[in-house]
Amino acid sequence: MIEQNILITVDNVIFTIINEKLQVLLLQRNTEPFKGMRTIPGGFVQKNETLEAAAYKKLKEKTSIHNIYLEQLYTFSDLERDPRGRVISTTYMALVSRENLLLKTSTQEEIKCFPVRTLPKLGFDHKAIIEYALERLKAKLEYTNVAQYILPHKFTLTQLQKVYEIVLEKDLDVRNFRKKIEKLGIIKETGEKEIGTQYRPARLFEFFNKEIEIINMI
Amino acid sequence: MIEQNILITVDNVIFTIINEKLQVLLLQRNTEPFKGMRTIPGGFVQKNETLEAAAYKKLKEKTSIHNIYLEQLYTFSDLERDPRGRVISTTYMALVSRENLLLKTSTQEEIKCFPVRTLPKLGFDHKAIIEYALERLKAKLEYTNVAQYILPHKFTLTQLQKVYEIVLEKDLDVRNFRKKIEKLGIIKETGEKEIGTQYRPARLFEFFNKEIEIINMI
DNA sequence: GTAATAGTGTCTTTAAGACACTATTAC
DNA sequence: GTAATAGTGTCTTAAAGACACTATTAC
Repeated sequence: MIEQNILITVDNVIFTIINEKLQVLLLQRNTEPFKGMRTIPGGFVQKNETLEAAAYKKLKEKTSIHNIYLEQLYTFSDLERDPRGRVISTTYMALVSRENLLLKTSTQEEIKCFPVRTLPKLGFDHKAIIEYALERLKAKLEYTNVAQYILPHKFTLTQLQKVYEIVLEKDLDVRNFRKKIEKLGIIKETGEKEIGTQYRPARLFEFFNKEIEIINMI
Repeated sequence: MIEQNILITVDNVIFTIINEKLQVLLLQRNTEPFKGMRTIPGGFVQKNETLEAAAYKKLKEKTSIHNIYLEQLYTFSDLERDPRGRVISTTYMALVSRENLLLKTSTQEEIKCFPVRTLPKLGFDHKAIIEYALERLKAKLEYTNVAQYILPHKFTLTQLQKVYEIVLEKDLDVRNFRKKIEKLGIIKETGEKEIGTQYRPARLFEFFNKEIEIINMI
């Protein structure tokens, strides 16, 4: 066959909510190009693995992630996107609850989450990739049950509403939100309540279905 | 850098409506593998072109296409998808009106449109790619003004409604459809009417905006 | 009892859906 | 006038949105 000399990578935009903010996991580069800047985790695809398998592998190299949602976003192919040569990148969005995102400490690279609305300086075209991912996340929250992957397995109605308010950057009416969720019939009471709260503990709920469903949520 | 030996192609799912059916442009393969089967048009990406540029180039190799809509769909990377070696493919969906789709005659390969609901035997994973594209098209019709790219520049309300009925495979109420479209304010009368019809000629409309807008259409 | 969040219902407005007849044109 | 498609309005039903107070708990 032909000689093409194009390299392919995968890059992961990993979203979670920490301190009531939507955050993205970033590494600090300690080599050129873009030394000192931050990047999303990624790397080259091996010849004997699918893009999705490569994306999972890269996730696990930097984090210990359980119960994660992963979805392909877009393949970026600008000629100048990597100064080292012709590299196209297929990007993935990962959603994970704070509890399930355990950063591996590394002497090599600093790994840290940053609020997506106040990102530090990013290498390559990773700013554009994160912006693309954010748009996808907002859309998916509106028409699927994917919010469950940003929440703990058992969550309160307030927590669920907060996911929407934080990601969509708009306040929702408590009564209307709960009325809508109840009518959708996608979550059930666990019978348990929060513990260790300072004030009245809320009921804990869980989703009926872990599969992604197309539902008009908002 | 590294030696990867993965090749990258683009493949285009080109949709149009002919004879009140949603159709896809297919080529007949005259070499192995999948000799005699049909495939969607595509080919290898050059080192100095983006994926999108490659997709446009492949479109123009087989057709003369004006006023086309092109959108990246998904990157397919199964290990066994091409028996000749490791090839990943970034796929695109193209929408074009029948008037603007002019097939180039070729002695090499037969080029023909087939109804998407009764496809012939397809090579590679192209059946899965077309199915993916069809789902995307249905979704985009519902929440954008992209239908205009399947229509002539000037079209009747009946033609617009037919695009929806044919792609979504469901009948719509004439009055409710027109009420909705009117309220959206996305099209305007041209002042012209159909000519050469056997019966009462309908008014011709055009879209205000050629850019893709997010609108709840249906 | 105080502080703080959890939890609940009604009314209004807007959008969606069901439904059938008249208008215009070519022939 | 006939054949065929174009074009139009009302009523009903469902969903979305605005809005404020009581309940429960830890301390």
